[in-house]
Amino acid sequence: MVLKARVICLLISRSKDCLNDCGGDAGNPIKVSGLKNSHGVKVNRKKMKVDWTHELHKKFVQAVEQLGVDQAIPSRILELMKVEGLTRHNVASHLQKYRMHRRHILPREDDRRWPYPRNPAQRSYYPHKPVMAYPPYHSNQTLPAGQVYPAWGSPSSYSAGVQMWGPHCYPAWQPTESWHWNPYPAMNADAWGCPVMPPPHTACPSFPQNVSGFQSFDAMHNCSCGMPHNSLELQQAEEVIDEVVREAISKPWLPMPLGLKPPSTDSVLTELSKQGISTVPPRINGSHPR
DNA sequence: TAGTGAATAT
DNA sequence: AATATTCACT
Repeated sequence: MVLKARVICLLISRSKDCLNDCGGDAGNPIKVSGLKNSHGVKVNRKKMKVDWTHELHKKFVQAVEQLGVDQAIPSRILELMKVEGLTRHNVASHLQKYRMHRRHILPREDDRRWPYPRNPAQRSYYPHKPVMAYPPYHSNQTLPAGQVYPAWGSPSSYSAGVQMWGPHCYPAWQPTESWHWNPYPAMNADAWGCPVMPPPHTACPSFPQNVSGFQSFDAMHNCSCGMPHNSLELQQAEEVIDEVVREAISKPWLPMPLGLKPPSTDSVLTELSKQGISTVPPRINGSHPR
């Protein structure tokens, strides 16, 4: 089967993409094509130009996530990636683009924080800056121990095997409602700005949030994600949603989760009146528990 | 002096 | 547009 696919690939094209996709060992999709080593890094020329393939980028993101953005500097990323031929400069360049992309995703939050203070002591002023976006208040408020908010995703960062980011991926007009929330961020390790964590036991995340298409390249091609496949998954999905809703209700002084805007006073009053509640107690200003 | 992030060049 | 190179800075 694999052999057949490889033969077809060779017949159709000698292009890099095909070689990459049809490779020998299943674990490493990046194949040697003449000048490149097994990671897609050219090794035989003086001027090396790194081809940041899907796999290579995934390694990069994993390294960044492992280090944490705060500690993710080129030399450390390079160490963790363990890719022959890759230089610190290559990583730095890629890291630059990576950060720019993240700033594009998180303009408000990141505008306040970037660039990093160069002094390491100052850097620690921004501890644990998340790799991926969280609702704004999550980044600077302490969460209860063990509480994990789902990460924000976005429409597929990879399309048909082609890296897609920047304005094509996140058009300015795109409403936040169309962004999708992924409780299993690991599945998007190959996407810009997405955190990488060990995947859950299920091979494929199957939460309702994925229905609208926020799936990684891998997810799109390797499994048929969509609606929960069974009642257990459905229950898990509901639990996650319930938890976020509970949090929003129990702490009304916090901004709405998931980037949602609070309902207008009028709509709230309308809804209350529908439910037979016609009188609303006056607001006690500034007296919420913290 | 080495390493960094950002700016600039290719 | 993606990546390399340069530069100012710590």
